[in-house]
Amino acid sequence: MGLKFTVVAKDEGTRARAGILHTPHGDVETPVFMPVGTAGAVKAMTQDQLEEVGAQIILANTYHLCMRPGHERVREFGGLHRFMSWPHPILTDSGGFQVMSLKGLGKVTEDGVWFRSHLDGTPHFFSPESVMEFQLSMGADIIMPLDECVDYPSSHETLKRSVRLTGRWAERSKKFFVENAGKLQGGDFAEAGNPEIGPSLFGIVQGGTDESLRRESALEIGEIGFDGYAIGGLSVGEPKDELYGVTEQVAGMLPEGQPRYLMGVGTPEDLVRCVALGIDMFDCVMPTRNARNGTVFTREGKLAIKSARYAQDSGPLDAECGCLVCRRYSRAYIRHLFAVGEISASMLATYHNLWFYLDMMKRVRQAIYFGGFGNFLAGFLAESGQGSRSV
RNA sequence: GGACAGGUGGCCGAGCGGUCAAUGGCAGCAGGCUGUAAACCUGCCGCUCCUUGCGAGCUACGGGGGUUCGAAUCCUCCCCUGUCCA
Repeated sequence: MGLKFTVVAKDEGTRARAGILHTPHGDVETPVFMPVGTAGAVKAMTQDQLEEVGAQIILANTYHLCMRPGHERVREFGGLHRFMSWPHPILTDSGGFQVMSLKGLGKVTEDGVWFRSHLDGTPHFFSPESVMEFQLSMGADIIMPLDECVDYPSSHETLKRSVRLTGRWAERSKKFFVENAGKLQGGDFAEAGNPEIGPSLFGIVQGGTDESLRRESALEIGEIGFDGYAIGGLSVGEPKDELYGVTEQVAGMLPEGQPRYLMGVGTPEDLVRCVALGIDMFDCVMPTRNARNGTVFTREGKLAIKSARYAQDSGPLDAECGCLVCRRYSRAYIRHLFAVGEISASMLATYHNLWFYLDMMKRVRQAIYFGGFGNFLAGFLAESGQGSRSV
């Protein structure tokens, strides 16, 4: 298996740690936030801009890439990195989240998931094995097994069934990966930065907010053995204390020496709090989607930039932000761009939000390196007004 | 000067006797977005009041007058706009 993970610093007062994730396409400093580029594109951003804002690794999605342009085409092109001209690490998600988000179009069976394409209605079958093959052939650095992500709230029976199914699928995924990774490997690994490292496979813990099912899932997934461990099925509508509680519980059960990935989370506050619980990796559509919808993140909380109260505001989105958008453009102008429907509104807001997230994670890492994470956490929560105040 | 067609809430535009404070769309305002079917979605959008309710009152479908139990809707005169003919 691929990936190596080196823990380089641990916080004394919390479970936070800083480390380095060694992947074929380079090293990633953790804790890390991974911008979401579902269809092989972080919406409203160019790859140059992703590098500018400090993205180390991005996420893409198996289901969406299989719909368009198709994993075969990506493979023929030389892999996803070459296709999208992104030479840095890529993690691909399996499509497990689409089991939930596209549930009206999907049908889960023991063998896998049938999806009717959300684009043209054609049926597509995803099995644990085929999902491994698709991700390997596209040349992703970190791949995820097919899992079943369920809604909140779900009944105990539903959760139990999804945990057990996800466990059986994890077993199949691991087996297939071990037996076939070498021969199915696509992409441009030969010319990647760390050619000696192969792709890696993470396991996904499910179980909703049920403590006993989470324990069962964590034990089972850990027993199978993966390069890293993800906590799935959270931030699907559960209360915050459940999010933090489950994260704390599961993170505490996962191996110390391997990366922990909290899937789909979250707000700036969620990230900082969950770093304190021992999480190393995050992804979330929030900074990019909210940006396009007119919400920007600042050190003082969320800001609805479309609001009339910024029509004459000559200040930057965030007074303390060093990003190019904040150095050049006013709130009034960006609000105007939203008002007139300019595409640059989405671009500038996305650039700022990703900068904000990635800069925050950089400061988190610094704090862990230099022993000030406890203070950072306290200061962050005080400053952000629990992360939800509007300014 | 004549013949048609029209004048509806900030704008466009339905309605053509009661269930109309009046469908839609746009603009405006507010809110929501957590492994992206999302540059999306939801709510509000005449005025006032309150026990915030399929609430009450007021004002409103160019203007005046009329028919009718009841008119944005029918009649009549006037004003205005567009197209065509002189």
